[in-house]
Amino acid sequence: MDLSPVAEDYLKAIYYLETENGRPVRTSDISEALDVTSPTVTSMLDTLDERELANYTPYQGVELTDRGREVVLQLVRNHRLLETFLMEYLDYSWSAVHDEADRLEHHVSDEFTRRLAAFLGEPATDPHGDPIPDADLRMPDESPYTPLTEFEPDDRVTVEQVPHRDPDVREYLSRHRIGPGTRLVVEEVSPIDLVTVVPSSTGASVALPTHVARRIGARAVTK
Amino acid sequence: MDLSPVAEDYLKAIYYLETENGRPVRTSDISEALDVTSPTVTSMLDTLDERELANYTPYQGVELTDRGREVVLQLVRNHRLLETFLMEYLDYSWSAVHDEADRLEHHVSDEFTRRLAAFLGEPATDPHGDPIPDADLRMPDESPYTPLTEFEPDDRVTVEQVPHRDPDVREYLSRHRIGPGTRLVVEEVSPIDLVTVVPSSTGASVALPTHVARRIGARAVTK
DNA sequence: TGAAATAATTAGCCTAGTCTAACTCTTCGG
DNA sequence: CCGAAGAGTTAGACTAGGCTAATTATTTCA
Repeated sequence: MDLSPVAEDYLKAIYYLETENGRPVRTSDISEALDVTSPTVTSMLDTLDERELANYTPYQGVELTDRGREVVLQLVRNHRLLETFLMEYLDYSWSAVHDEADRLEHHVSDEFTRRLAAFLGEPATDPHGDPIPDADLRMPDESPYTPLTEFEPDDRVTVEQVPHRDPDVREYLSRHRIGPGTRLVVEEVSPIDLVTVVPSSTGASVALPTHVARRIGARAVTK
Repeated sequence: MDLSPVAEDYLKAIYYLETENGRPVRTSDISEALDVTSPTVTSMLDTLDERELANYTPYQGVELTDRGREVVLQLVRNHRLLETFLMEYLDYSWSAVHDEADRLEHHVSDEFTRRLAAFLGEPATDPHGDPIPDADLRMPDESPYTPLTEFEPDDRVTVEQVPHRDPDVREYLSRHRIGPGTRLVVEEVSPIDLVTVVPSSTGASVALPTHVARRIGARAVTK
């Protein structure tokens, strides 16, 4: 194996694009996600295909092989355990952990991750509410949280899961005091791609585009 | 700044060679320490000189600038705090921490290190007994331990500081159960570059070449 | 002190990962 | 169903960090 952090980032990008977009991953998707030009992507896809980490058909798209998916799941495990440690023991804020974990995930050994998991008590989810793959890289069952888009006006909920990989989304939510544990009331779920909510801590109405609200997981407060 | 891990490793090597060998650091010293060929060293020395991290005079040798030394002290701080964390919280053995810390030291942010130091209680030394530079990169006073070579036969001592950067030395000491906290009796300090000691845990005599014994720091047990 | 031995540098090549410019598929609209 | 438009690939160049082979400094010692 012995993969460069750069190659690992391409595999991660393919992994997330596969699940998020639901369609074959195209060169331009990756080039946009990683902010590199498309010829650069093409040449890396050749490499990943050769190493049997991805199946790449020129002009047609790319998908991960089982081996490629394994590499990504180990990275996801590293990342989410690191985030848990950073928040619980080093007092990082939920919006600050991502960048640190994104760098370190490539450099910790499997041994480190095993020991860190034991130290943290083998957690099944990270502080953003995302599931942590176990030592055999099995992803726990889908999170039991409900997307914010599924609630009705006046529902009172607790936020359990927040999207945080996009720095702009992260900054916006953080600025409006929406994070794991936030209590809020759903104000409106509009068909024009907008959800408005009122965090109880601020009382100020916050507008969320549907693509963001859909990725906020919450639990109804049975008041 | 924004230095590659590779460039950082060259700076570290120069730092240690400066203090250990006491003479101007030569190309071949570095090439041996890092296991690269000498032309490779020459070209990196050009780069470091250009970046004002080292003063390099062709054919004459190289020494760190203040900026170069600062970079190294930050790495040393990262390294020793990481080792402390790995041993105290993740149950790594003293002989196993080095490699993990050596990789991670290049990738943790200053913010991470600040927070880790706070979490660990701002320790002044690491578990090998080596001093940890403070947040302003000042190295604490020299360690108060006495080199094993300064003791006399029959002296009873506790080991406080062990050399651990060389894997062979590390393996040897570890195999003979000599580590931080080990109690032992000095058997002989021979003029032919040999010190023999008897750890009380095993009772078996262990021979140490002077260059190793000189770097083992110990404290007399006032029995 | 001068030649041999040793150390260091220069020259030139390689790979990974990046870019721009130019060319070639695919796809979609008329 | 064919020709732009747009997406993707190929060609060729660049940088960092390696290497080997050849050349040049320095040092040592007879």
